[in-house]
Amino acid sequence: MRLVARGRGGSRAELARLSGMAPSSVSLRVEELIEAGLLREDGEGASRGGRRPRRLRLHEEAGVVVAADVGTHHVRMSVMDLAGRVVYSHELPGEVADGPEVVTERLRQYAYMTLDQAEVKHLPLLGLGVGMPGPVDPATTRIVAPSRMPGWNEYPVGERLAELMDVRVMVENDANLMAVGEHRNGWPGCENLMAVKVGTGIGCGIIASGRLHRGRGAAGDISHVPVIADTPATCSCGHSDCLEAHASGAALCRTLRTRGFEVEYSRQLVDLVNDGVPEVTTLVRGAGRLAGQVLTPLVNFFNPDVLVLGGGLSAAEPFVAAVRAAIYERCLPLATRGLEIATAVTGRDACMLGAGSLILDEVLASDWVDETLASR
Amino acid sequence: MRLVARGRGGSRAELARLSGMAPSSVSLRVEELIEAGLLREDGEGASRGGRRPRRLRLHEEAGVVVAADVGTHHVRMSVMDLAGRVVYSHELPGEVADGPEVVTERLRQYAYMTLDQAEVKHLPLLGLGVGMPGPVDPATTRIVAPSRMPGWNEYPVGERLAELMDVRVMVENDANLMAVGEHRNGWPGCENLMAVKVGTGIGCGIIASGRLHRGRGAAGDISHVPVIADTPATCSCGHSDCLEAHASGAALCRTLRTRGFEVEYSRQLVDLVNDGVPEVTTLVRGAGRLAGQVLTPLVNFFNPDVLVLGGGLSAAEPFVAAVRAAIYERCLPLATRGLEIATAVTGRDACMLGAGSLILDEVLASDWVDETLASR
DNA sequence: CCAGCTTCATTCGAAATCGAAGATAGCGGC
DNA sequence: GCCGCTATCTTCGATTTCGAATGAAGCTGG
Repeated sequence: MRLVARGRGGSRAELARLSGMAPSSVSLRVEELIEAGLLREDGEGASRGGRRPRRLRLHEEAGVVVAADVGTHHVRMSVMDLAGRVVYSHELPGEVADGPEVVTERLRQYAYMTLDQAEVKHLPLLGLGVGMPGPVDPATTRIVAPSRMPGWNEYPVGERLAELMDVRVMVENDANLMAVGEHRNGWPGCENLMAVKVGTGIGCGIIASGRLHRGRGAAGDISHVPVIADTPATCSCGHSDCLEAHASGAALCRTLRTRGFEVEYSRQLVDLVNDGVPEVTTLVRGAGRLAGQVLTPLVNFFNPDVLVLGGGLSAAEPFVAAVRAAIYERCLPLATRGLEIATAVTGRDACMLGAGSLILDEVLASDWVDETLASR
Repeated sequence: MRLVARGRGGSRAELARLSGMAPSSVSLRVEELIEAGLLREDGEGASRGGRRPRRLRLHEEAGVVVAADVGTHHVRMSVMDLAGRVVYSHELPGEVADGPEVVTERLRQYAYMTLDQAEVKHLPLLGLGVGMPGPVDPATTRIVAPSRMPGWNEYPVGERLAELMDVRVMVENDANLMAVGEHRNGWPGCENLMAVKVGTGIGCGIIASGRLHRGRGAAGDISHVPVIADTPATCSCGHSDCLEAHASGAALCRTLRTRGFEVEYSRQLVDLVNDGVPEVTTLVRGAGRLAGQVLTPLVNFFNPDVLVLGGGLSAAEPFVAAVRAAIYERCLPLATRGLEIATAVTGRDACMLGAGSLILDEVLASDWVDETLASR
């Protein structure tokens, strides 16, 4: 099931190769799963010189999951089928600063609303995946020590939502989800990937050996690395000259407001850059240079196949160019040889798609599969 | 076999738990392996409230491997049994700068000499694991772009040794091996570990999710990260103010020689520190501070359970103290919470033990096991 | 000292898995 | 259009693995 879900096992023969099981055993299992309504055949694939494979896919009527990306000022939400295909998706308003009680209740309402609009009320809801703009302890699904989320510390988002909606819930940091989303949807076969999200805040998700690297739960924090900047700035963490205090969307907006611009959101920054306002472009390019300065040692150290740039600021071409330049200038040839530096293939959907992928993994590894098999 | 070799499966019941197989199946397999002379029973373990487990271990007469740690100025070599226990070990002279032809031939002679002295000539030699002080392409077992190993670029060490000695050969970078050695021998159960080796050069090995992280082959390079230092220094890589140009044993020795000290090796540096020579102590402490400065963002990013300090300079207490101080001062609480910073548990043997572990993994995963089983 | 509990290891019939051979099906060259 | 090649999928007997029950051995506490 997992292999088919990840799009890696498209036929019985391929499943046999990937799983290491005998073709005969795979056929038997697949037969069972088809009878239980979990898998279905989906026409024939291209021949590789012999008989054409009979493509397999997860049955889209078997159930759905809801994936949500909670941003600082909005919520992006979608319904996905078991294969991770987006059935319906939209963006809704909502400030994360409204606090945990309000936001969890809002998520519940949004979820049912989204299911309604997706016209899948007759299918079982198997799980909910949520991305949050702050550190999440994967063990407890609690938010820990968030910098831009007052009132959220130690709040058990996952448990609350599971109670409210009576479904399996997965909660994860948004940068981590972006990494997962890009890895699954944009870079098949890539083993090691870094995804840097520069929006209101700055975060980084890490895929090591094809799996999300969480470390002790806080991995990927790059926002409080000291940078060499022209002007001093104090960060919310108490230290001075953190990357986040200089190069985040929030920091840039703050700077521009002192100069008389009316900017509130990162998106407005990008608009100003696209309008060709020189002062803003210079500022954004500077932010990119600082981000590159921080990323250089990390790229040398981690030596990824792909570096994905996402989040609001990645839509500004000067920002991306400055990051690229900084990395190619100072990284070792051995580290940049074959390194891809790209903006998010799935754009603003990356986090949401990642949330869907992870909750689908959980659902497909859960008892639900066995129970469904047994009940038919 | 692998589980027993790693010391994780000490009894049939434990193997069943760890492997997920049924106890009965495990018993059958173990019986076979014992009959083939690969495993043996080793008395009884401590009771956990019920019947005492019958301890299992790899049969020490089944074969041996040779593990070598090629340093800049010496070679450390040992004979290990299948369980990774060191049967015999010693340090021999030899400059890596003598070039690849000389060194490979020397390694061959040393290996046979070591086997002789270990008195295991009657046991089959199953593999040779070699650590080199430079980057190794794991796919081809070639040295790539080494900085302190003139003449070694693209030299196929592994292939040459395999030809010369007609055994399976594994070649890996020394810092990577240190990480493996410490992980297997000092930190059981630890998932994520960084091992920093500061000797003549500077390197870092990474264990992610319990496995050696190689990235695209060059992961763990921290030596060419720019640092903020008092005096300028140009590195062999062409950039200025690399960590290696300021804090490596070679760099410190160079500085001290300009000040009239007669120092050639890192070991002499440590002697001077232990003798309480203030000028040297200050220099070494400064090197530690710079290393800490570079490691701080990496610890935030990777968020390991353990940071191991090894290599010659780690024997100097002021160096270690300075690294610790720098990391605790500037790292996020979330990253240092529960972080262990320790000097190598296995000391100067770490790389050699890691080389043994990796070649043993290869041997135990190879056809040799099946062939031995079939032939009895 | 013995009953009750726990853990470790083996036995043996039931069930799952394998693997070799065969059936199915398309490609490509002559 | 036919034959050989390749690849996919299925069939079916042989083998492996499972799992529940059983035996083995030791701890605990009255």
